[in-house]
Amino acid sequence: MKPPTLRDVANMSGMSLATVSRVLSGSDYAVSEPSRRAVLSAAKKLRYMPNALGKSLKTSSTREIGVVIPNITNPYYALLLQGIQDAAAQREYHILLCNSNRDAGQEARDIHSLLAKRVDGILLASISQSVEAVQYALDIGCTLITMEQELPIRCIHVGFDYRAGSWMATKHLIDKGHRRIAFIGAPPSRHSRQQMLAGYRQCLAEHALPVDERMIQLSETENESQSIYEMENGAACAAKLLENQDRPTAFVCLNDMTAIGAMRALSARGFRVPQDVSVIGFDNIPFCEVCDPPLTTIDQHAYAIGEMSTKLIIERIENEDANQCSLTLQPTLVERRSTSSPA
Amino acid sequence: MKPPTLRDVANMSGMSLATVSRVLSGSDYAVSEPSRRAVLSAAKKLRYMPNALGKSLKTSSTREIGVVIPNITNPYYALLLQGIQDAAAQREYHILLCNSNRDAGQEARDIHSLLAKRVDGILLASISQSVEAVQYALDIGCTLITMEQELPIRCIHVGFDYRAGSWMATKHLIDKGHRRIAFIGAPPSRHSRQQMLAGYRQCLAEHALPVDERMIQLSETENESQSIYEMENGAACAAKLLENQDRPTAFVCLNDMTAIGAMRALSARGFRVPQDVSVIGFDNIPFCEVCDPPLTTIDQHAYAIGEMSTKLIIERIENEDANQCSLTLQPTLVERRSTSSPA
DNA sequence: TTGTACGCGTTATCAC
DNA sequence: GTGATAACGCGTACAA
Repeated sequence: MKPPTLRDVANMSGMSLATVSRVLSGSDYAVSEPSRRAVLSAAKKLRYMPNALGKSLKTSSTREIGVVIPNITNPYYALLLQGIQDAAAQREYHILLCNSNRDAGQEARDIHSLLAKRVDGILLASISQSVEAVQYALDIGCTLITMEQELPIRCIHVGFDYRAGSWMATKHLIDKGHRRIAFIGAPPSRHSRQQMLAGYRQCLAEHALPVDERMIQLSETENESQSIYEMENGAACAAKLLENQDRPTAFVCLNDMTAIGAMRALSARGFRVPQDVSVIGFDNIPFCEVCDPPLTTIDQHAYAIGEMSTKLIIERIENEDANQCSLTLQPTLVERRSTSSPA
Repeated sequence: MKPPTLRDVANMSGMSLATVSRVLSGSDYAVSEPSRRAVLSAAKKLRYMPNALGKSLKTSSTREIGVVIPNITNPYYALLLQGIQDAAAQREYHILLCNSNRDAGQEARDIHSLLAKRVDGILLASISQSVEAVQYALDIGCTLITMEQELPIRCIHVGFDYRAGSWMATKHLIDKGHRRIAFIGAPPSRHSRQQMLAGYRQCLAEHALPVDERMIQLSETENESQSIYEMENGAACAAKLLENQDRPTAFVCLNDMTAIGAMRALSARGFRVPQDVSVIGFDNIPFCEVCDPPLTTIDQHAYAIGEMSTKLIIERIENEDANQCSLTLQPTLVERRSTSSPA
């Protein structure tokens, strides 16, 4: 019933615990061929499987990486996690997954649990700006990398240039010939959103286009970052913009779901995308290529962020004094069919 | 640098290891109030955090549940995982996540890793029919529950009644007055798909409708269960069906992405959904309420499956001889706007 | 080349 | 009420 231990293998093979361990743990310690075979055969017979707890306790290494993200249901985080998983699996690390559910308290508790489990490292996509738990992790020598959202603390960070992203989106529309370009979003409560708004403004300014504040439509309330709410918000904001006297000919959207909502509102009112109004999203979730029309968007490289973060943290775990640096991924424009020149 | 241990707390507080453990592990063993306070204050000062490895080694309980699923990027599994997470968090269990990437070998390796880590239980959404690894897990006394796909082995299982699901979908269309109802899908290589086809056939038969084999369109090749392929397949199958002399007035689809692809093909050819052709999906992924028109579908209760499996496995872990049973969730029809009576 | 013995951090059993 | 001490399963320094 209970899994066999090293001792069981030792007894069965007639070898000592030490010898058995040396063979089975893949140590390069010299063991005679007959002994080795005896051990191996006994192990196989017993279907021996090393107990990672004992091993970890001894070596203080778990080959586990703790991951804290707000919500796997969000396709952005699903992609991020996929990147993490793939990179981790390749190096034979395992993932201890925590879902903060956008709750700062839960996030802090998760970090503590992970530390208690002595994970080798923590990958954190934080939704709070509170640093306590993170600081503690760093203090006791746990390597921790923040992804996406940056924290006011000295710590390796793999981020994304939101400002450049919305700048690029705006530029794309300007290049197509648009002049009345609206921005649809949510309150600038997060740093990333402030950056996006800034990038939009900057790009207009650089092209000597006036920033009309009525062209900036943000939801009053924080939407729950649930697809359905984001979409409804996109629709609502678009609807308002269409009431304007000189309505915009193009929308820059906070994210893809918002853009899809906007497109829905547009077509419901008889506007065609992109002939009448161009729409550009932000994220590049898998659904973009599948909506109608396929959505032009800014790729946030969620998968790459997960992948790079993981490679970075493993590097750091295995080589304490590798020189490490934060990095910021740059956006990419993915042009599909929701944008074109204005009529 | 290294986290403090029980011994550190003992030294600082002047108490013995035993006493410290009794206080800090929340044992109900009697400890005098002064001692308790001394321990607590020392622990706080040192920011003591119990080492779960030591604890687990001693108690042979990790409060970890291993989860093996094919692919988190798939919204169905994302939802399943969310259900698992929520239920686990509520009971303070943690999730060790493995992504089999639809690779049977990887799946077996994952199970072995999880066993080595001495997880308290394993939740498996298998893609293979190979039983070896699962059998081993069961042999050494690890509680394991299979979700979705059933395995040829005696083992607790939380499943879904696929046959009833497609029966229900077909019935819905018949009730609306449809008589020429097509089925769009993929090869019946998996048990669930065979069941779906059977449900469709059975329902037609029960209503004295002939089963026209030309009305059953399956992709020749196994599509990779990637959204984009499923959608293309849906579109391709729909296109073929529309060439028929007496084309169908309604489609039952293998899953939601296939249905969306079918709708796309329909509208590209000038057919309106649902006025000209009704379409019903299967899964109820979040995107259904967001497509155009919102997709009528069969809810597979992915979240509930995850949630129930987790509750079940925790029950089993904590109460060895609780009497346990497998269970099969029943489908629910979610009527939106992609189905109506034929013209 | 092999074996003995200790320690990783914890809980639990037994004396006192 | 408290404190030694023996496990849990493993790796490894040291002795043989």
